[in-house]
Amino acid sequence: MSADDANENGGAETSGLDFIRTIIAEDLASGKHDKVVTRFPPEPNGYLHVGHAMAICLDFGVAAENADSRCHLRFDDTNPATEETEYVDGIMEDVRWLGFDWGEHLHFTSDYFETLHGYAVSLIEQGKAYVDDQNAEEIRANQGSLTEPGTESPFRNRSASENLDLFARMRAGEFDDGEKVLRAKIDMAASVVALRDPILYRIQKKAHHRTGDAWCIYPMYDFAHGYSDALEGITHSLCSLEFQDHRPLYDWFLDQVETQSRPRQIEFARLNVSHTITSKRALRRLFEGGHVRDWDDPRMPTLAAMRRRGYPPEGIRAFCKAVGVGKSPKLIELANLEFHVRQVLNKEVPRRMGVVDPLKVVIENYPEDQEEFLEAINNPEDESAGTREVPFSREIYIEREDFLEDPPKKFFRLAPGREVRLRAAYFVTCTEVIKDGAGEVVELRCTYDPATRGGDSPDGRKVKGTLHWVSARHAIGAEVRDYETLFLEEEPNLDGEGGLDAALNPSSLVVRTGAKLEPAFEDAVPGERFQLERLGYYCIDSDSAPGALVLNRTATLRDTWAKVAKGGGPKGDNPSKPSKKQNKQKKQKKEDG
RNA sequence: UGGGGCGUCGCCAAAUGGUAAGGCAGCGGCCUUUGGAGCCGCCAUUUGUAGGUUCGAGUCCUACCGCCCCAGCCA
Repeated sequence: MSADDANENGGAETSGLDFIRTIIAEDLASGKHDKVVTRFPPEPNGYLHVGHAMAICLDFGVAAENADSRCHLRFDDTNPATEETEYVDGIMEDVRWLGFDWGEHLHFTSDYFETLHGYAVSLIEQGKAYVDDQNAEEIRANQGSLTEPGTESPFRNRSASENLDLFARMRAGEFDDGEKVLRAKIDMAASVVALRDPILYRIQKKAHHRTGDAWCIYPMYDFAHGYSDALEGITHSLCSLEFQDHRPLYDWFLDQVETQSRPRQIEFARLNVSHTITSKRALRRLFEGGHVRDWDDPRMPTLAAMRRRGYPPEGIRAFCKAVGVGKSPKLIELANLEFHVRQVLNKEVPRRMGVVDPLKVVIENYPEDQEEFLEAINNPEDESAGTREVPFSREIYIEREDFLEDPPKKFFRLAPGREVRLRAAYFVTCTEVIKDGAGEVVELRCTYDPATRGGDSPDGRKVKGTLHWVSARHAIGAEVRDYETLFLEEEPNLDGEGGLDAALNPSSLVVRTGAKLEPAFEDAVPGERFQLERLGYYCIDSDSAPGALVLNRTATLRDTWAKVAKGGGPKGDNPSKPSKKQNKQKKQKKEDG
């Protein structure tokens, strides 16, 4: 849809659009704007996470959807105490990886320091800002409370010339950190706390990652943000809900000086995903407490971690799109994110075989010195992915959990006397179980049916189970890292009983050092993604070294057997499985309660 | 007890006064050389609650209830 189309009916076609896109469509239709300019404004003091992904998709998405529009990447770098170039680089990499491009429009709030300073001077000249000598505690004490108004600073009514002089001396470095601040003169009795004479500038004698020692006074967010938006010609300044209270302030600043454009702030609910946390403080605790290995530990909710884990950016974008934009608080189930990740991976990623917990199988009627190459389909979802050759020989590995000596009813895998299919290979029948002194199964003996080469029986004999396998002689050893959620609860409480330790999932990382992979993995490089058939999607980790592959499990496959097995107890039957009718009754009961 | 926001299925979400879309999850079935994928079906007599207006209300009005955010010289 274009703005022109919308104009023809005198209004915008907004059905199905979220509230922000509706506002934008209307602004375009009414002629208030002829293009959309948005910005994504991260502070370079940490890594981007899932929550940011949704803001990025919104900011850049809305620009991409409209003609002549654009989205700026602006680093909101007004606090040298916490900001570093390392984060600037990381954030740029993450945004690019997610699939967005800011073109020429890479900006920094620090680029506007001189202009911003000019606006502050103008406020002082107008009598709308003053230098306050109170210290931090005094300012806090005079701020009032949520229900009581604040009290005015004794320095509130200094003359403009005195304020100008003081502010100049602040800039010149004559005062120490915290000795003086510049405040707006608004209303100490405002019910919106943000309006009670907010601080515009504070003294911080610290080097800034871009401006170095040029400044020792730095602007605060509220003062800097709207002006930066105006300076860049931002039309719609999208931010999260917690800034809603600040909107009157955003507008107030813009009202006080002449700017070349008038941006509008619109707030939306930030995105949260179950079983994870995204606060910078919590992320830092995980990292510094050694609970994760790094900022891009695949269990982290950071984009860097998701990249390392193997999440495709298209999947994350699809997820954000599906979740939508609104103002009601969102806590999205992880399953929803995983669905979109799997959906992309299923279509795009080549299949391979690998055994994560190997059990040796000897095929007794297969000649000792023989080997052959069997053709296997690379991706049943994508014919163009072609086929590959997989070596087969007398000794193979199968997954330990694919064999049970005393199988429950619906267990379609290997058991004594039972015949199964080896994927892309042959039917095999288990003839003997070999155990060690402790009674643990250490090896299986099988026979194969040469007539079933490729996996079909000429006599039409059916087999229920298909197992993945790897030829022992040809196998590549690897380390496989299986991940579960970092936290046990949907909404982890790091400060509850037992603290962080109690909130963490003890099996968030399971390392399998003895995995065996088919030789097609020979040339695999870090970042490459595969599906290990019947197990899940995996990505080659950056910890890999030549001859020492490390695989991250991106996501498991949907596993209906796991559900049956779990729900039905050790024998796999589930007599208490509720019928549809019972389900309905259950639901009814719930509603009544 | 100040101010700002939000309440439609387990989780998201559409519906703009005309008789509750869709996705995820779940459940049943079909199909299957991945217990994957795919396909089919089921899953809100009702929108936080109570009143009211209207021929008609998730949408309008009133009152109440619940949840989130705000008292950094952070953003």
